[in-house]
Amino acid sequence: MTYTIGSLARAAAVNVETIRYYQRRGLVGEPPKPPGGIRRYDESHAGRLRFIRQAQTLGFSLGEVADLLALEDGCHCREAGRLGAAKLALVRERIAQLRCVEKALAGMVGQCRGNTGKVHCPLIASLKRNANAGAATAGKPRERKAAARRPVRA
Amino acid sequence: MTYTIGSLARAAAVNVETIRYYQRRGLVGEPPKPPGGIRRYDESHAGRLRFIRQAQTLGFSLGEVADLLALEDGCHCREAGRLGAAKLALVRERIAQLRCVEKALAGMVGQCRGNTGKVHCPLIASLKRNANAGAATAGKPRERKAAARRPVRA
DNA sequence: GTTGACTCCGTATCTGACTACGGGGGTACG
DNA sequence: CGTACCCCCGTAGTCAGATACGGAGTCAAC
Repeated sequence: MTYTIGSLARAAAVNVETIRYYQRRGLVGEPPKPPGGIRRYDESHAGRLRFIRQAQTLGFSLGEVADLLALEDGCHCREAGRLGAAKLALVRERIAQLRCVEKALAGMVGQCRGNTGKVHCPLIASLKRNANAGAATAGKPRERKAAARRPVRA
Repeated sequence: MTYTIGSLARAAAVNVETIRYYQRRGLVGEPPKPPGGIRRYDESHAGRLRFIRQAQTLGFSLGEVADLLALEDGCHCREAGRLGAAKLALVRERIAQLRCVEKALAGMVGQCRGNTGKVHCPLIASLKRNANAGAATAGKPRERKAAARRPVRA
C-alpha cells in the first residue's frame, strides 16, 4: 500500500507540515516526483516517522535522531560502531536516571495512600545524588553549545 | 555556606540568566532582598536547580518539573498521589522504550565489531512495535495541544 | 576613592521544532 | 463543468526555553 503525504501524515499521526519539515532537515527522504504528479510514500516512511517521534519522546533531539537514522541507513561499520556505542552509553545513563525517579515516585505514591496531610518526597534527594555525580564532569555553563534543553510531549 | 546568584549558577552549572528565568517561572524561589542589597542563596537552591536540569534531561518539560516540585514542596497527599502515579506510569513507559533502544543499539554495536561493510540495524523495527501499540490511543495530529515536542541537551 | 567584578532588573534576541498561510495546480465525482 | 479535496512549495509566524544586553547600584580590595 502507498500513501500520499496527507495519508502518510495520518498514518504516522503527524502533521503534513512536520513531514515536510523533516524532509528539509534530511530526516526522511523525498521520493522522486513523477512528472507533474504527486509523490508516493510507503510503510518504510511511516515507520521512520514513528521512529522519529518515539525517539523524541525519549529525549533525543532531531540532530541525535539523525545520527541514529544514519546508523539505520548503514554507514561504514567502524564509524557506526563508535556512534552506536556512544548513544548506547547515553541511553543506559538515561535508563539509570529514570530508574532513580521511578523508585522515588513509587515510594512517594505508596506513602501517600490514605494520608491527607503533607508529604515531603524523596525525589529531589534521589536525583541530587545522581546530579552531583554528573556535575563533576560538567564544564562551565558558557562552554555548553549542545542541543537546546527542551523536552517533549507528555 | 551561601551563594550569590553568580556562584550559585557556577555551583549548579547553569547560566545566571537561566536562574532568573526559572524564578520568573516560579520554579525556584527568590530569597528576600536585604534592603539595597544582594540576594543570598543556599544549598537547597543549588539542589533544586540540579533537580530541574536532571528532570529535563529525562524528558520532563518545565511545566512537568513544576508539578514534580509541587509534590516535593508538599501539597495535599491525595492530589500528590494521583500526580505521582501518573508520572510514574509515564516514567515506566519511557524506561521500557529506552530498553528497546538499548537492546537494539547493543546488538548493532556487537555486529559491527571488525566488520567493514554496511549494517542495517534493527533500531526502527524495535521501536515500531512500541510505537504501533501507542498509536492506537493517539488522536489526530491537529488535536494535539500538548507540550511542544522537544528534547534536551545531549 | 577609584577600579573591577558582580548584582539587579527589564527588555530584547536567539534556537529548535514545529505550524500556518497562500497561490498555483491536479484529480475525482456528481 | 464545477466544486471540493488534496498536493506542491516557499515563506512567515508561533512557542518553549533559554541567552544576551545595558544602565544603575553594591561591594571588596587596593
